[in-house]
Amino acid sequence: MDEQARIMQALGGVSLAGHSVQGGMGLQPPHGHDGTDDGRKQDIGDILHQIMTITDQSLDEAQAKNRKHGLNCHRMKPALFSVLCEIKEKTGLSIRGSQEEDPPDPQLMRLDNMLLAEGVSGPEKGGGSAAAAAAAAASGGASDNSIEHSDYRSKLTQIRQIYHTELEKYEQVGACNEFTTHVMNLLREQSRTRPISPKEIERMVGIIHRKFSSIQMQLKQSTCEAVMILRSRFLDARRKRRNFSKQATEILNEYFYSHLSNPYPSEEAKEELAKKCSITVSQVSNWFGNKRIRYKKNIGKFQEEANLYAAKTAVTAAHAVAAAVQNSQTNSPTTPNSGFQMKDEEFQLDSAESKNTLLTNMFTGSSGSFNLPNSGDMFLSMQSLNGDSYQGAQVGVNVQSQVDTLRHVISQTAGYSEALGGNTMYSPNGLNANGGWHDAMTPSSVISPTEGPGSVHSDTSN
DNA sequence: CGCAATGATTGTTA
DNA sequence: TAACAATCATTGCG
Repeated sequence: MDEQARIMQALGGVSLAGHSVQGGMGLQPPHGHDGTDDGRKQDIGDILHQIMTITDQSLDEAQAKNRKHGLNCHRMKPALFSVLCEIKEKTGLSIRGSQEEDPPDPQLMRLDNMLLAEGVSGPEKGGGSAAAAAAAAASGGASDNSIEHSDYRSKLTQIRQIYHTELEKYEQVGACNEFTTHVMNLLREQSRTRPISPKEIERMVGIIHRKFSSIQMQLKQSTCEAVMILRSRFLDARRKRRNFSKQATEILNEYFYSHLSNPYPSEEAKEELAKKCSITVSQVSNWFGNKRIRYKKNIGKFQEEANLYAAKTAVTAAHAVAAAVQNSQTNSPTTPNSGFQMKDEEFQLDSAESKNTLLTNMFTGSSGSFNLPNSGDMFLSMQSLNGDSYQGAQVGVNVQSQVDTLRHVISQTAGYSEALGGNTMYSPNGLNANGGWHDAMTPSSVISPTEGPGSVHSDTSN
């Protein structure tokens, strides 16, 4: 087989190249014998050469030309051709009729829509990236993680470019038309020698177009797949988890610990928190879900944090109260320990970090029991020890704890240091023995931790 | 690099 | 259907 192919190729080479010796040599044995043999071989090569020349050229150009000419000039030719065409048409139609219909193709439409939505097939640059950003935002991705977005966009642009360059090849202006005209020319050429009706040419063009559009569809499909993979890789929030900003965590924690008895923010509260933290509502829900479960699992671990945030809210509240007091009663100038004077610049929420730790130390320092891995029961019993100030603590414990903190802060500010018992415990007062929170006792409609402290609880601390 | 923290997802439950 | 519980996957720190 191999040998034969080589021979054929060699012969072809002879015919095409005219007088290539290669062909002759190809038939020779690998190693020539003697001079006498050589002459004979040469003759054979010549003969072969002549034969090939005759078949390929002489016959084609002379003989065939004559015949063709004869046929073309035959008076019956047009009639014969038309009849043949008609027959062909009929059989062709019956054969191809089934696959003739050209549906709108919902698949293609879907792909187009998808590509448009992903910003791949849309208008250039601006629109594309905007659409990509929109798609990214719509996919549930948190928000403005510019780094991964730019990464995503650059990858998307790559896909986009490949898609467009590929598409251009097959688009109307490109190879499709070129190929079509080529085929049409070929067919027209052939129509002189064999019966080809214009309709048939038309149909052929249709077939070509369909082929090209199917290629286009494949291109679109694979582009869609690429985009999908890209999206799943880059926009899967789980893969690209980002920690919330410190501020956001602060806000969430403040809410959590100031509503510790019932840490279930309402829908509105969630929305508000989401807005404040510039995260989504579902992220807020996630956060609270995680927080609740993790807090409950290991209360001891969170105790310090609880104290810190309780103190923080207390500071905030105290600030508000102090401001109110200062505004209403301009007397009572400087209290003995003016280090905790409620000055605006000193108790600015964010810059109060050192103050907060100070307060925390104040609270935690006096009793090491804060860091005990206590259970909810423990806290409840401790709470009961406090006596009257927690009597009937059925009302929103969150508010109460806050007020309580506030009271302590104020009393300390005023120089009273008697109240540092276990009652500054910022414990899951609402946590029942089962480890679950009580039923919502306070409507968690309050969003900011600076809820009016004075209006809630009236007790007699001093 | 190991590990704890943490945001998200998934499956279950009331 | 929201909350819970378990788990995954990533981040960030020592």
